[in-house]
Amino acid sequence: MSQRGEVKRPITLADIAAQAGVAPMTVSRVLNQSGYVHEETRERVLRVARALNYRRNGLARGLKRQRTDTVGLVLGDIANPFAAELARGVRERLDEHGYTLFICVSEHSAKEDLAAFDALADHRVDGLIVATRASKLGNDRLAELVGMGIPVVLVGRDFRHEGADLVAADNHKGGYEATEHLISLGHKHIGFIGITLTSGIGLRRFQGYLEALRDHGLAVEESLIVGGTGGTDEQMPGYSTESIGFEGMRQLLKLGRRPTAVFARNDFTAVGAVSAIKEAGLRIPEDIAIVGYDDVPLASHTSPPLTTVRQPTREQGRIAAEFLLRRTGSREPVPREERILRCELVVRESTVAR
Amino acid sequence: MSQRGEVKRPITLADIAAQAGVAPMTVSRVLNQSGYVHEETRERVLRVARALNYRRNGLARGLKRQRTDTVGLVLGDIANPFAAELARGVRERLDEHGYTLFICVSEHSAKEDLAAFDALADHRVDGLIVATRASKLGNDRLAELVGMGIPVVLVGRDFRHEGADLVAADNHKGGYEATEHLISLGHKHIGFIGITLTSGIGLRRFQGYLEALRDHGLAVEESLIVGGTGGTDEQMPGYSTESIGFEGMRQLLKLGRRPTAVFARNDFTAVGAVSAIKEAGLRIPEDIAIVGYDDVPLASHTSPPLTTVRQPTREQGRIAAEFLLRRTGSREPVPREERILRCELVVRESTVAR
DNA sequence: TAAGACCCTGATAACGTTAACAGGCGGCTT
DNA sequence: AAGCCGCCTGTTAACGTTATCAGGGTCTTA
Repeated sequence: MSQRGEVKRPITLADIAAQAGVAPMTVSRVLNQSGYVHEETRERVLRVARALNYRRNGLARGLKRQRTDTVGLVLGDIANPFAAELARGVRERLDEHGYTLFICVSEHSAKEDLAAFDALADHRVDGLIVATRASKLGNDRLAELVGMGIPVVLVGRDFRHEGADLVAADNHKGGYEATEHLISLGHKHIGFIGITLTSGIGLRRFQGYLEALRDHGLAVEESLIVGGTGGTDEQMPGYSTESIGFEGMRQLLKLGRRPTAVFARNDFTAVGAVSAIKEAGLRIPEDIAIVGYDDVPLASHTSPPLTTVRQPTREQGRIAAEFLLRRTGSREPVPREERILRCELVVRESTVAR
Repeated sequence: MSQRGEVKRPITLADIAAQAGVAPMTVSRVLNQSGYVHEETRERVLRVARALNYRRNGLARGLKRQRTDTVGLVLGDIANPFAAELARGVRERLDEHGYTLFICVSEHSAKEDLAAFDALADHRVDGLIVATRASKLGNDRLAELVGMGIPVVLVGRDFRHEGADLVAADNHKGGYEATEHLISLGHKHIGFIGITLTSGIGLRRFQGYLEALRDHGLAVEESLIVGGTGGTDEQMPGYSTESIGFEGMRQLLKLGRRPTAVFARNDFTAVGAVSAIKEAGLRIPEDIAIVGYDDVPLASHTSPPLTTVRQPTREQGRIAAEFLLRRTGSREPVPREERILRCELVVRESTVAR
């Protein structure tokens, strides 16, 4: 009855061709601006295409052309400024070259990582930028994809592969400098909040912390090291957050001899720690000094403003994109590149009273 | 010479078929677990497939099947917790139904919005969830896509279309309640920070503010309304940030009669305002009370903890996904649905001293 | 013994696009 | 006059997959 609705078949090149009185190939030429087409024909085709509301089929196109002008970006988490800035940097470069960016989120789960890799690979993205936490499963699958000839760039990932480029910030050095900064202010009991054993990045910062202590002849006190550990390969813990900082700091404050300074694994953790310190009625930096990491926008608006370590995030995205373009651009195998960027200590009032 | 590298042709069903001594169709049946296949054959095929490291071609598959099991999510911005939670909610539901989510970011630019819509539509996603700020260009293009039969769900978008479902939070009411809360505390001079004319969401919150003032017989003082205005259709301003809150509050503090309370358009803006208030040596909430919006994780860790309005973000994502599944699931036209979710005032110490 | 149901496999023809080739026309050069 | 080049268009055959139909075998049931 009301079943008037014949199934709306999408418009194809052939439909346009028929209506414009040309061959499909001519329509293709018009739409892709390739090869010669008489001006008059061109206009007629365009008119028909617009009238029919034509939308090209990227699947068929990609299948035939063996490329999709598409790049996949896999993020572990979307909520943090790092991810956003990274994506921005990537897009900035890719746009210039006509690539579209598809982002997949894995929520810091190795299984979801695989799913994202697979989905993007299946849909034949021309390249893959991966900025999730490393895991055995993930690394293996990535190696497979690299083996299949898919260009892969790793960002801040604790995994090296001979066929994939790598961009990262020097988290080790950053952690070292943050800690050294506290030492230079005279601190001798320096805590660390946010230790995780599964996160490459957090681990590096922690190692920088350890090395700085060692280099300056300070003892490592295990009780001063707290934070969300644990997490299996299957289910990794999320990005270190305010609550981890808050709980971690509370734990440190309970100690007989509490630290006079704390290095938090990232700014959110630091903010949580600040909150706990205030709750205890202590002053920053007089009673306890604190350093964060990442220099998120928020960091300069806490009270007191947060001393932190800035990493060139957008730049990492740009470079990742460039590494990728290098690979998509050539049929020859491309030699592997690796770039480790410097971090920069930003001193604010959470360590040095104004 | 060293030109040994014959181009690595990707493995296809036909390759597997040849090596396993069956027809491609049989391989397809094995890999998709559809139809009958003898157990022995199945195992042989699977063995060969694994040995050759087969990866199916989603383009060809999608082309033939006329669906990709893929959904596109367009976000204006990736950095804020709203986007993250929304995406989480969407994924939560889509995963259950075997859909993959591809996210595109438009950086709050109408032009990029179009690019994202087009890219996703071209790649034949089975549906589209759009959570960017509304714009003339964007709305028109969306209408086009809806017309072509692509399922579209709008989230928190100030645009209605008869063919697209809508999910949103009741920002008007939220703004109203936030303001009413301040009024009930006795405030008579209430400022608003973060006014924008291009953002539907911000505008609604603002309207709620205005209405609450009016309903309680308070005058609207234009000098108390500040924040990042401007932005054309082409280039919209970004998410309201700490700096807008900071600058806005500074402006308010300069007034002869400064407000005793402030409603900030979102939590980040509120945090910036808090920072400015402290800089001026004033106390919160004694000198100036402040309400934010969104209840980001940070909000409970500022000092003082922030009174704010919580919106059920993940829930919006879930519902959006469900609306979409309703459409992808049926060939018949589906009646439009719209769901406006309640917001909830969360009172903390930035308005009421402990 | 026929009919039917179930199991297993293969051939064929699309899905919508474009690379590659082919051909025709007109004008310019030698 | 022959040859060539630039312009314009069309035909054909893929790209890799799966829906559909078709066929053959075995087993059960009436």
